[in-house]
Amino acid sequence: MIELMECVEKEIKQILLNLKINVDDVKIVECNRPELGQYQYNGIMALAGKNGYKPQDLASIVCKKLQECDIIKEASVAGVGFINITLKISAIIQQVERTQNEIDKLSAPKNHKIFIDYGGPNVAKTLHVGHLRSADIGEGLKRLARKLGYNVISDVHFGDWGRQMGMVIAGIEELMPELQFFDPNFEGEYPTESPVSSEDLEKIYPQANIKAKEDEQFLDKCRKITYELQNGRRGYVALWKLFVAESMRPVMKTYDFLNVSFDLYEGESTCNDLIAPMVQNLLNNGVAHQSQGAVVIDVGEPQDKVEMPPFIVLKSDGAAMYSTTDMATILSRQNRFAPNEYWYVADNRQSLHFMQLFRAVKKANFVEPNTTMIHFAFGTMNGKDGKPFKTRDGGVMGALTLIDNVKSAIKNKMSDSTENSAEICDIISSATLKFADLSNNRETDFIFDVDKFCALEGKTGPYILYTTVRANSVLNKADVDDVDKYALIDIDNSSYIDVLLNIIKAPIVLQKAFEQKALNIICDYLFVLSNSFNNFYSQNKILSELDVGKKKAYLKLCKLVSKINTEFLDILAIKVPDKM
RNA sequence: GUCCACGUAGUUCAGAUGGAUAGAACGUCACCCUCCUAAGGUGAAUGUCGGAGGUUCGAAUCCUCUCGUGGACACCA
Repeated sequence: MIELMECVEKEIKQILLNLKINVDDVKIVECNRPELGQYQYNGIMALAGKNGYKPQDLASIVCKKLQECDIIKEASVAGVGFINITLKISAIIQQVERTQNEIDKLSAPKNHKIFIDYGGPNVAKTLHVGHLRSADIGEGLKRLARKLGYNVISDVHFGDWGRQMGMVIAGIEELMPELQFFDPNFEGEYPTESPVSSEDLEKIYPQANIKAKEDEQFLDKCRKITYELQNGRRGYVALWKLFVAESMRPVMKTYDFLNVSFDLYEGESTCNDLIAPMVQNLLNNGVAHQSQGAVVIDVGEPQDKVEMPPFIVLKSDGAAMYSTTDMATILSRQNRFAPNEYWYVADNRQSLHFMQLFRAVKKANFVEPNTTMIHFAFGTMNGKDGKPFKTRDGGVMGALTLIDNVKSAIKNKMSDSTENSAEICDIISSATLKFADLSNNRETDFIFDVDKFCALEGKTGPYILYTTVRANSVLNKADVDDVDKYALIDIDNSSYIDVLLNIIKAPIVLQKAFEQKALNIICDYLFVLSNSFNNFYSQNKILSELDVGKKKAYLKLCKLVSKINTEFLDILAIKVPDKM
């Protein structure tokens, strides 16, 4: 991947082969003891015994040979046979100059289509902190895949169908039974304004939900309304359209703040027309069958350790549920896009559902057998008690509340005199939240700590932005327009070399992040690179440097760091402000 | 009950394919702005990697057992 490292690896391999030692894969890694070298090779210990050498002896033979290589400044043996390698500065500089080329090579267009489904906001429910994860991770994965040349299509997949819609309609009817939407005999034009606001909806739905749990009759009514809505009852459809649109307004505002956008803004309802024929087909060709009044597909496989419950295509009351719409949605996507891969970003409690869904659509031949289907599960955000995060008054914390918390923390820190301060405050707030969310990207649950999400110092979004803005500020003050042509030169300056060594890692980071679908790898890298730059910055004067060659090299360094930071932040959907 | 995931400084988290003295950040303490953005830099202290065995030159990482936490287990999403 990185030509410079490959050169060293080839060199080591050749030396070993000359000693009649067979080895398939030589890998050098960053040295974990920087005072001893920049890179290390750990393979000697395993090879020595098999080939009749003492590890230290073999290591020193290899080192002696490596010493002759023209890109290596020093190679030495340490401990039981570790080889530590320090490269010549000139070789590092050459590699920095190849780096953009290597990134371009990685980004070459690939004839490979990926469909990604993330966000998943629900109508009539306010976005909570968990929705931020799906949005941030999904958006990041989408951009990462695009950066690497994949053709990616994204869909927000609104939760706008299913029983909750029946509940909302029933809830509205409780409050305003006189509305024309509920009159089955009404034949005129329905109003075009939603009778309820998004704030109303956020109250109506939970109330209806509670009532349905206590009142069997009301629950039946919700079921009936859901069924009638799905079968096109005029008044319900008209009302549903209005409150769905109303409900989406605050959601879109939040996505806008997070710099998240989609190619398709479809919902569970989009595929409604496909459901009836789909179910009929599944029954006709024997993929699905009736069971306890419902239509199901058996998705168990012989290797399952436990019996897998059947996949429900249609509930016993005939209504569609999320599994129905998910399946029909794939049919629709397949007809229009036929992607090579399907990605779903949803929390890990839905793992079983997706496993069933993937098996069901393959069994039904909706997708090719070799279509990759992945559920990117993420952990839930828990409170300090290890249980799903609640606010002090017991509710789930809304995304907007969290956003407001961050904004006010930033505002306090900013000087009032800054121009466009509101806009800059938004950019920094968004970066703060997103970086905090993405830097612990493991699929495990994690403790949600408001203070940590609002932190402005240390390994945070503002730190990376600050570094970038700082480098840009130096470049602006230097007031030159051909920095790209400036040459890096051989300067014996450890903070300068550290930055260069970090720059050449960029392509490897992209590749590794994509392979593992792990955005925290990008966050880590941004922090390490920024940290090395800040160290360099504090130890060297750039603008007042008298040696012209050095000054140009330092300016070039600023430019490179700024460029990588900006590009990698863009993968995370984080913008860089002009100043802060 | 069955299956899955996880357990790493006071706290929140990194540690893919086994490597040297287990890393950051926050918090604590001590330094650094007449000078390019101090939202910054440097240094110090802090750990039986949940526990017990095993595999090997070498284990936070692989295997077995055990304790603890969270989640899922057909008509909610």
